Amino acid sequence: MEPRWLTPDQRRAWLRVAALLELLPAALDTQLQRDADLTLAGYVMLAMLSEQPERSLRMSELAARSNASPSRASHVIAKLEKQGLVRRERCAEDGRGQLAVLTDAGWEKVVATAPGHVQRVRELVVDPLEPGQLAQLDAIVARMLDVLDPEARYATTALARDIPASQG
Amino acid sequence: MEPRWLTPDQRRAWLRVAALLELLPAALDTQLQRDADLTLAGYVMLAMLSEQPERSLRMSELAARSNASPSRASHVIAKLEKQGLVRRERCAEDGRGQLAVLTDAGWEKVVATAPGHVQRVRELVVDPLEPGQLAQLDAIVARMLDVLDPEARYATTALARDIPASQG
DNA sequence: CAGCACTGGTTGAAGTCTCAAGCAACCCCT
DNA sequence: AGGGGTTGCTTGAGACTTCAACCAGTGCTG
Repeated sequence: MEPRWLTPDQRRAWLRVAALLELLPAALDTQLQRDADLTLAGYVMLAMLSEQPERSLRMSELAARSNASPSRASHVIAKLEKQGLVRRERCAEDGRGQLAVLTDAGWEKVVATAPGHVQRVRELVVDPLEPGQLAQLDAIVARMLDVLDPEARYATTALARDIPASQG
Repeated sequence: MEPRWLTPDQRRAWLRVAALLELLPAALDTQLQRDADLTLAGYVMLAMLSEQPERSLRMSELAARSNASPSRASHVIAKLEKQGLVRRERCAEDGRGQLAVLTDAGWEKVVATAPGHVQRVRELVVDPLEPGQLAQLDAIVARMLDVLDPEARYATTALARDIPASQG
């Protein structure tokens, strides 16, 4: 069976997206590493915790919102715990569960780090676009996520839930 | 100074993009790992080589087209060489340079693997979009890449070179 | 209650990527 | 010709991620 290749337009768009997939996370990682000694994954988890009223989340929920596997979440939180930014508690309702809790130091870290991170996101993602393009992007990516994560196991679910806030 | 946070719309779009940044590479990696015992990075490099008339590229050029650092390219090619898919030659015009050359086995690997990979890209990126959205995506990502890679050191250059595009 | 499957989370080893250092060939200048 | 700086690439160590066990607690079934 003859495989269906991409048309030149499709190919060009895909190559650009592929470049974005490498360069954008790398750029954000670099900024966080330099300014806050944090991994992008580590920062994201701290940020997710900081948005909760109790500043805590179940490991599984944290993993989902960070688009990470349970294993990755476990390793990342272990490192943040060693840095004193997070601590773990056994979960009351379910003895198997663990609660990742932001420490005061962790909260301070987020407060200190978030502006620089948001600034970089703005520079790289928001500001380059013309009015209207952000909404286009949102719609396009939403469609891709429908296929990538049809069960909405990952961050998508957090969107539906949290949107009212302007930033936690 | 009061930091400028993201508006709810901006935040929603960004969270979706962040999810895409994790899930899309992971999905492609999974497919390649399962069907071809290849890393996404490894496959990309093989594919780049396969598109050259001589089936070879300078390491630096290969790294650029794969959006990888020189170091990463070196490690990945080292592994592909161990697998017999690529070999290295000293470069004739410049004694410091190395040429990564696709072996026959490497060529066969690409031929066998490409259809399944392209199929997956199609499923995840091309097919979910409505007519017109692909062009929008291309334009949007192009703007981001202008900021991420202003010198056009990475894959962008390959686009300008290989594709007489319909878009500025 | 015992048995059994499943869920939530962790662990360690193996693989991948990054970072800084290093080596060799090239270039330029005298 | 012969330094000194630069470029092209590699290397090894350390950090991060993945994968496949694994353990403990839960919940269902009988």
